[in-house]
Amino acid sequence: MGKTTITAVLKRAERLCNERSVRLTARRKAVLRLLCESDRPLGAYELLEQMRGVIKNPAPPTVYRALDFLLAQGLVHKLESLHAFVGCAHPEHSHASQFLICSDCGEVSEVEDPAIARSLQAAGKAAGFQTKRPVVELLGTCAQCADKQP
Amino acid sequence: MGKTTITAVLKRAERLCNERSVRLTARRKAVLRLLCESDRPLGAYELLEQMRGVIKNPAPPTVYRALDFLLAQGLVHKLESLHAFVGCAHPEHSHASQFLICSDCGEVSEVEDPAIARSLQAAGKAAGFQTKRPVVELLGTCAQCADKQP
DNA sequence: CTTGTGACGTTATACTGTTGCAACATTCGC
DNA sequence: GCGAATGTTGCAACAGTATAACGTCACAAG
Repeated sequence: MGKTTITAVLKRAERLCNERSVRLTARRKAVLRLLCESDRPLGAYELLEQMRGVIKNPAPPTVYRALDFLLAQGLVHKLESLHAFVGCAHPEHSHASQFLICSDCGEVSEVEDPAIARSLQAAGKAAGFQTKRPVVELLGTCAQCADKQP
Repeated sequence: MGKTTITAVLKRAERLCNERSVRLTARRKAVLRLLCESDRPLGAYELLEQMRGVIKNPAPPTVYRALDFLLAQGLVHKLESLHAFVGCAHPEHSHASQFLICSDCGEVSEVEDPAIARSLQAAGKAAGFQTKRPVVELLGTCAQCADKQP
């Protein structure tokens, strides 16, 4: 995420949390910032390592609690297939995003495809199923890596 | 899975492995059978426990290796959001299935919705992305549980 | 025969995530 | 202000998930 984008996202996060009357504390903000600054998903223990530079003596619950909060507020996403987390670039929208995950370079791009959302919703409805959290992660090869290895 | 279905699935698994010249050994078959017999997804360590009744002294690698094999052959699926595994009811088809996972009762149903597959494929293509393994898991409430709690 | 390959045993360890309790802070009603 | 209720954090231990490393064995190809 670009530097200006990061500050924008953090500002938006603050505003959202104010509106919702929940507290974006220093620890939580630090985790969000670290995720935004990273160009790839970070595991909880990677975050933990990087937190050492920010707060004094972080333990696993420190980062997991912050992540729980940020997930609940839709400010970050969890990539189930990687056991890792990414900052959400557009936290205002719905929570129906999908992820393209390149197994070669580790690049992850978040997309919000209405056609996918529609088809998922239709399938759920057909089965009488109420979807609370859709997990859609496409593992494969991104365009750049596909070019490199023909 | 019903009893007759299980034997059918196991037979098909044997045939498939023969065709592919890979070996469906006793351990692998045992894991596949346990997964098919279960009415819900099983974690690796649950499988490990149940393996004690089948082979002598199973260790984690025993079950993980069997699972790796079965996954590679498309005979079982991994549910990333649950860290659990299920037997595949129709291993002949494509590997583009989706899962409806009820958070209340734990029931999981596997569906193969062509509309979803198409929309995923289209989204990947638009981004120049080659999907190798799609992970689509809808977490929510199944019809029965929704009825119980209005 | 011997050599290569795949399957398996065994031990240990790494990685991921949670529980439980005490201390502290913040908010809100009074 | 004061106190209770609620939410946040520190801390220690632990539970659950997955892999590494290395040796052995069986079997089939050369």
